[in-house]
Amino acid sequence: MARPKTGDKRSAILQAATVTIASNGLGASTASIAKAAGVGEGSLFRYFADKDELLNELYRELKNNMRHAMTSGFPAEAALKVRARHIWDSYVSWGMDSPDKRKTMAQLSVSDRVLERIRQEGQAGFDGISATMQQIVDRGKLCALPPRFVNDLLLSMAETTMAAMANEPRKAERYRAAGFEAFWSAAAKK
Amino acid sequence: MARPKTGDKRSAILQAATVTIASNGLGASTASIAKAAGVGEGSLFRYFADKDELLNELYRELKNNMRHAMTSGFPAEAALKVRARHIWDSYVSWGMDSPDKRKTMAQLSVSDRVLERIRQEGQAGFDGISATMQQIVDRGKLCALPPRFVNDLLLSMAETTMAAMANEPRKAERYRAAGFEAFWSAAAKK
Amino acid sequence: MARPKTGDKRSAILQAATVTIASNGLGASTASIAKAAGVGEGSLFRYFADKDELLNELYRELKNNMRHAMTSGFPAEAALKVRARHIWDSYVSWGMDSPDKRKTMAQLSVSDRVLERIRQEGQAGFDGISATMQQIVDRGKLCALPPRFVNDLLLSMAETTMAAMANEPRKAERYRAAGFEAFWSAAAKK
Amino acid sequence: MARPKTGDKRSAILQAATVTIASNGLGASTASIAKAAGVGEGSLFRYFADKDELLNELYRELKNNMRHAMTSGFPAEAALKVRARHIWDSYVSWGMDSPDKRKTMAQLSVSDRVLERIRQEGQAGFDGISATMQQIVDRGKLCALPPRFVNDLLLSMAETTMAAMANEPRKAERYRAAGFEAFWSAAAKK
DNA sequence: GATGAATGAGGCTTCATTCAT
DNA sequence: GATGAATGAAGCCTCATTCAT
Repeated sequence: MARPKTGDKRSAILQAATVTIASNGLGASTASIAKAAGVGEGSLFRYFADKDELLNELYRELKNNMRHAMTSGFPAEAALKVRARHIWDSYVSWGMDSPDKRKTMAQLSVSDRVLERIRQEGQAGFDGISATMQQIVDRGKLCALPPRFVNDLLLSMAETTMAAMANEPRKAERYRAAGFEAFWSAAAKK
Repeated sequence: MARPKTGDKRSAILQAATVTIASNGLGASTASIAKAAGVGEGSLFRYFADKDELLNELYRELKNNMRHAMTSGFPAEAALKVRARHIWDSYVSWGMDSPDKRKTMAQLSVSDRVLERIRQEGQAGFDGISATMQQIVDRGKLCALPPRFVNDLLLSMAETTMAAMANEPRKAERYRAAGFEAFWSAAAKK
Repeated sequence: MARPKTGDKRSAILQAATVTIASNGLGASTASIAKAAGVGEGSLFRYFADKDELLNELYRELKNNMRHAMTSGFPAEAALKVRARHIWDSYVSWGMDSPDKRKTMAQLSVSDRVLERIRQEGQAGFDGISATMQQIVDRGKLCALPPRFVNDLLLSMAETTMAAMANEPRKAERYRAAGFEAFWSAAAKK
Repeated sequence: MARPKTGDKRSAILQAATVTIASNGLGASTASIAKAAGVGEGSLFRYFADKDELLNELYRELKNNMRHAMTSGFPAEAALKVRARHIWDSYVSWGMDSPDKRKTMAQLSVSDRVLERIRQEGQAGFDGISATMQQIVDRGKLCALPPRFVNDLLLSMAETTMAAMANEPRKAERYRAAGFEAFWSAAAKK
């Protein structure tokens, strides 16, 4: 029996990629990622066929991670605004707790090296959240529009909020609350 | 592209860079940009010391271009919401009329190759707009926060709106209007 | 390919190497050969110290195989031309029956990774055949030259003949016969 | 005006490739070829898009070179055997005068990296020679077969002859003559 | 001033080989 | 003994930048 492929190494590479890409962009070299992971240059390619596959898997990983952060503890039975606030808070917390993940995710979201197929798979599993979004839309001002739009609006407003939070950490909580209220005003029924 | 008149080479390079980067990302080679500009590979470096300078100048150029689009015809005396709507509309129009500029701007905005100094210079000159933003803040729900935050909120909401417009061109105008109302609800006094 | 019985691994590797090299050239990776043999990547190196040794052993194996095909049933007592024809036919049959062996042999014959020592060992054991060659030389037009030359002439003429046969299968037998007559005319007494 | 692309450099690369491939096979690295040519690694790719293109151009070059050697001074009006002998001699001389060209040509002829299209282009321009081959076929023993076959036969017999000449330089001329007689006996009318 | 030929550093990827299991 | 995970050297190729013309 050969040495088993340690799941650790795969994770180490993905984590190293997150950090390295966060600070150097998608142009970060595979060599630098491997080095950051404490792994030989060639080893990276045992786990990922090529750089594009690494990028796609990283997207999937981060999306999963984000989904977990947002889904766990979701108060499915609570009032609409409470649920919305949970979505907002859990997303912002995820982003602020791991700025590298957030930055890297931002780059991947914009890159055309992430396949459409992977993107769509990434949408799955946000069930409670999607349902909530749908309700916000249905009962809100934007009822004529696809929930996707509201969802994206939330993400981009949260992004802006996080940037402000990162910039002025002392006012972080104020931004977080204000950002949510802005979103809620934008989307919910008058 | 034909060989541009001598004095226009700089402009030709910037324009070619806009197009080329829009479709190939910031990794677009200087050679490909020069070629698209109808200019020799080496000539590019007579106008820009290196690629980073080109990128920074391009940022400045696009920001100027955007400023011009948003500033000209600005109804400085109109009611607040009218002015806000003008800001929104002119920004969205700028982005939808020249998708290459918008895409390239998006890449530059996120890249750390654009110096902070240049970014800040780019803020200048949006006078009427800044004043309007200030008023929106002062008179609105977000009065405790810096106008910069509201400004960024507008930009990111408009960005999301433009993405939706580009995705479903038939509903474009509906998105544009809905996006603005969302922003206005988010920022203005109840 | 299923996992071969333990004792057969060596053979499985050699056979897999024949097939793989025939279609991918000597650059075929050891990993691909191992895989084709249904054997672990590392196992290959338990049977062959390194790739060069594999190549040399493969040369030896194919040469042995070819010798067997040409030697068995050799009509040692028949007339000279009959024996010559048997040499020709058995060589051509060997090559046409197993194109992979022929192609791989062609690559190995030309490669400098096969040691001169191995090449020479490969000559041995063609006893009846060598004797026949000697007679062709002695009694023929080329009597002043070493039998090795005539032997090589036969091989290369047969090679050319096989290429033509492979190219136009319908005329295969015509080529086979014509090729031999050409050789016989070239080498035998007027 | 930029520095003109010196035809010399292209030639230097092709020549270096000839030498390097002759001794290291088609696996010779582009770096080693560039170095042998006294040229930067990257420069090679200004003259040839990739290694395959280099190989194809090299094939063309060598074929042209060979054609020139065989065509110039061709005694178009002479007797058939005289013309055949000229073909034989000029081909053998070409091969013996430049063993590197011969070895490299041999590798290229066998490689599937040389495109069929290039191969066919290479056939062109051997007019006097093709005509002569046709006559040898028409008037000879192999009249039922395509001239291509006789042509290939000549080449392979000459190849074998050259190998012998190279092996025993002192008997070189004897081999050259004997080889031709063998060919003539094989192909011409009794 | 304009050009594009020249280049080496660096990027991605493959591969023969080693060795822990 | 068998395996395949691990690896770094080496291969092909790209590219920003320099500089001869």
